[in-house]
Amino acid sequence: MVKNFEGSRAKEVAERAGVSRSAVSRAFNPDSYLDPKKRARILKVAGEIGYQPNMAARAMVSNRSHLVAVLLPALQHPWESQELDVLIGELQAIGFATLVYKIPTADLQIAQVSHLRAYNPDSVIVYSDGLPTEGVKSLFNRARPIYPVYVDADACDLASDSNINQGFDRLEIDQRPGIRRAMGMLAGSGCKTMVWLAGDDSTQSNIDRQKVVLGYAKQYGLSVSESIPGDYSYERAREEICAYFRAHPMVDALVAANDVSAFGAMDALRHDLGLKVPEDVKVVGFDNIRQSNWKSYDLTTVGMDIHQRVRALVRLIRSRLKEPDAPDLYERVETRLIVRGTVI
Amino acid sequence: MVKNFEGSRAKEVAERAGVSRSAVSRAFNPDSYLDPKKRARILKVAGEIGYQPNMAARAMVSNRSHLVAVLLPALQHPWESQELDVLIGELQAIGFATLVYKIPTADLQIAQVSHLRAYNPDSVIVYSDGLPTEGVKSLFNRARPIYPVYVDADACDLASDSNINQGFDRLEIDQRPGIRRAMGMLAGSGCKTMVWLAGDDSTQSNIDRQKVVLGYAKQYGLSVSESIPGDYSYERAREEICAYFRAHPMVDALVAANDVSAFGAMDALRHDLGLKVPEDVKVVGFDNIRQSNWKSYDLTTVGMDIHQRVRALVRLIRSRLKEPDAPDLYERVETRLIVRGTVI
DNA sequence: TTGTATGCGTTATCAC
DNA sequence: GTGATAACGCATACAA
Repeated sequence: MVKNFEGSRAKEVAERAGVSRSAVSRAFNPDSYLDPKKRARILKVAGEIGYQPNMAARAMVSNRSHLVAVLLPALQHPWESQELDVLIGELQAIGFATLVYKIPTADLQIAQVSHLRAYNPDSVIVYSDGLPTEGVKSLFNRARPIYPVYVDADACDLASDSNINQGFDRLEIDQRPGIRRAMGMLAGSGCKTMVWLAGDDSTQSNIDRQKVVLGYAKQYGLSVSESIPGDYSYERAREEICAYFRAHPMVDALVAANDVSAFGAMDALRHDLGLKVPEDVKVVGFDNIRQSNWKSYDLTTVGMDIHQRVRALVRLIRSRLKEPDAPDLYERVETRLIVRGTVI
Repeated sequence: MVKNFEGSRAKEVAERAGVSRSAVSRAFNPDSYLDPKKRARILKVAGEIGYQPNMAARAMVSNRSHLVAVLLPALQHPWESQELDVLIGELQAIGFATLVYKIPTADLQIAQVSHLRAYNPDSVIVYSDGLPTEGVKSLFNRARPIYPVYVDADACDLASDSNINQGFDRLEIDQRPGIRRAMGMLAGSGCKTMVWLAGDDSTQSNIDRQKVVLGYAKQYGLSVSESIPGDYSYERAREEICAYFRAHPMVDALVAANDVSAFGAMDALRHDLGLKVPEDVKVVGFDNIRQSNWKSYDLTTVGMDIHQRVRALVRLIRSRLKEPDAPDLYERVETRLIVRGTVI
């Protein structure tokens, strides 16, 4: 048989502590009955010889892997990595390990990541946008995926809507407060003509942001001609803005689908086109990544409280594990406007 | 007994394909003997009913978890997240899942992450700096940790040195080529007085970078007075540079321990102190993160080929798994200078 | 409250 | 090349 690996000594703890192996097991499961003094002794012995219950064995018998999978389009994007940073910290604090998978938005090859299924995670958070729902579900045995989704109606509408019981739990993001304030601010500082720099148009997040932005822009009397295509990247934003502003010099407000493309736009305006931000053109982004606070950009942006988001996600995970058969769960968070130097 | 979870159907595949369960197992292990036609039939059936061998069971008996753990000080740092992005992609392409743990540099509470041990990863990459070696080792049963380390001597020196057989494998980074070129370039463009903006001084990477930078600076005739304290962060860099340059206006070259603090320094110089970069002060950073290419910074920096690094790490992982008892392994990569607009 | 016995799903061993 | 069978380390139902 395969040689025992050095770290597995369930019965060694039992022998040293003078108890049965089941007592050792119980010592590590807070819900089990065990004499507190005996538990303390066992844990002490375990600590001394560095014993930890093997997670694979534990997962097999209890059907709990203590693994949370996170599906991201790309880890190097500042927003994703900044949320993941907080999320991983919270999860490991409550005893979960995080399995990170990179699944580029547009071209998920389910087969390429099918082994994710083999790890049987307790929960999954899907940041990758534009993935086929059924494809994602086929990646998991028990875990019900959690999706961040944008909503632009009230909670009561949703609850009575087709949105319930789609087979996944949701972190619902109400974008309206932040966007409304942004549009109001642009209009209030005298902007007349606004343009929307889009994100990847295969993503729902781009569609939803655009819809709400254009709606409030109209409401505040901003003239919006057309949308500039983009893909959330700095490089594409810079190129597109160069081309667009050479043809449309009268635009005096720009709203970008994320902060990174707002930076690309600002660099195009300032360094390629010789325009001043915010004097000539005011700029608003989305996400409130840390870089938005860097003085060279100092970007006004629509963002969320990342800790609030993560706490909501963790609540969703724990609730779902407690009640695997409950109907779709959801938590709601709101955006707000973080005012910095790009709208005066 | 615990209810079987829906996705575990080892024998179901066997029955449908008309073979034994051993055959199913062999079908999924390329090294096992099995009639190719039979294997194909089994894999086809498995695909149809969405069967994947359960990793927990597999790990228990084969002592291979197909898990790679990565220990990072913080995920939101651009450099870490950009390398992790590539690393995760490569690992999942060869059938490994990545377990990401956040372990802040200075204050590892081993107890807080001791459950990492329970997952029994096949390999571990330690980016967190300044962690006690013994503490890290105690987190793993079989895996031998891989550390990125800086070297400033030749390979032959190292091999005969005490560096061998310390119980961990190494990605050795020779910083000299990039740093030498950077110092040569600063001296060549007429700089006289250079200053070093340090990173977190509890980290080995800061100590090593500083040593090599100051060595080459001296060699190229640059006058280096003292070091400015820092912690790799934008905010601290900006503060410290403001204070320092108000007291030392004659400095005409600045080398920062990483790109992010170089950005903080540049913003201090330009926006707080009214100096011009590169006309008044030339700036060099470390890491070559994507943000260094953003036009507002356009930073000259000492970096590495991230794909080359990741390939080397993957080679280390695979070699170690093939020969668990081999002496310390190492791979070597070099830095180079990426010249952009901050040194003319 | 505690110990004993069983089974989780897979791979490795050993006969065939 | 193939199938039966014994582990792997643990949690739990059940008996005590």
